[in-house]
Amino acid sequence: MDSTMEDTSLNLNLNLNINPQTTMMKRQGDEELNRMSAENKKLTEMLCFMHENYKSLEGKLVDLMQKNSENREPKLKKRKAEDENYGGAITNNGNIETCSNSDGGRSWKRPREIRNSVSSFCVKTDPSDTSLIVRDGYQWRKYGQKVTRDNPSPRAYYKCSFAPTCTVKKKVQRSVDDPYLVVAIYEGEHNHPHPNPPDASLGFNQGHIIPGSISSPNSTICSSPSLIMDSTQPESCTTDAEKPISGIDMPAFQELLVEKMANSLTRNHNFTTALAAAISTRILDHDL
DNA sequence: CGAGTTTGACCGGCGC
DNA sequence: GCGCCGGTCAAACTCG
Repeated sequence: MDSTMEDTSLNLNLNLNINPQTTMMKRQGDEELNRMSAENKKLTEMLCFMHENYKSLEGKLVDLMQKNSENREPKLKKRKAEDENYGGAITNNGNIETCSNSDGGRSWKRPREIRNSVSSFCVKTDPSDTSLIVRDGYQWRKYGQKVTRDNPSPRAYYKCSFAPTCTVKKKVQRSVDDPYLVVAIYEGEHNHPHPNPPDASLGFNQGHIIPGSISSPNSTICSSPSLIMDSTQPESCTTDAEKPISGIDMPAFQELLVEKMANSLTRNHNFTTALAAAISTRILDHDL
């Protein structure tokens, strides 16, 4: 590597001695570098500004959600167990409770309210697509469909059929607020390897997977389109107010943001050309 | 013919 | 206790 660099600078030096226009090129390179530095500074400022905006909006949203939950307290009492789980306040610690034999009907089959791990995804799809299929690479078997009260679009119920012992379930329903969004709620964790990982570049459904933590299936908060993020909420005893908003992991979010920016910059031909020119100028500078 | 889907019925939790 | 509602079951059906 070092020897290659030396060779390059040697060649550039030779060119410098031969080409009388090099000084002009150097000046142009410097100008380009300065321009790029200024642009970089501007972008950094914009990023800071956006981050500040995001922070303030996040605060406002938390306030709003707290107010809403206070206002709707009587309603939230209904379906208590469900709301606790969907709201992220999962206190189940993953323990499977045995059901009482004294219960009649089908209760011997499976305890109803087992949700040791709940996560959700928003998938951007065509509103005309009524299939409610979220391609996440796993194998699912549909066992039911139901129209719920607060959403005119039906909710589909799936069980993982890849392994007979796998008890993971998912519910898929189109968002009532945004017909372009399909909300997939996963319950439980797979006890088998991923059979067929999805193409992350396409998203699960050739759409955009948007992370969303939920307080109810129909109030999914989505952000940062095109980002693929696992919003799995581990066992937690925190309340909604204490939880980080939308289940977004900030370091991971920033990492993804940097990755995105790096990707778009490397794809930009003008940028790479300018960068190459700037670097070669610097090397020239150094050798002089 | 087997695997997956559809759909009406049923069950249990919860609020009133 | 009753009614509403979400979740699940299972027979019938579809499809490859």
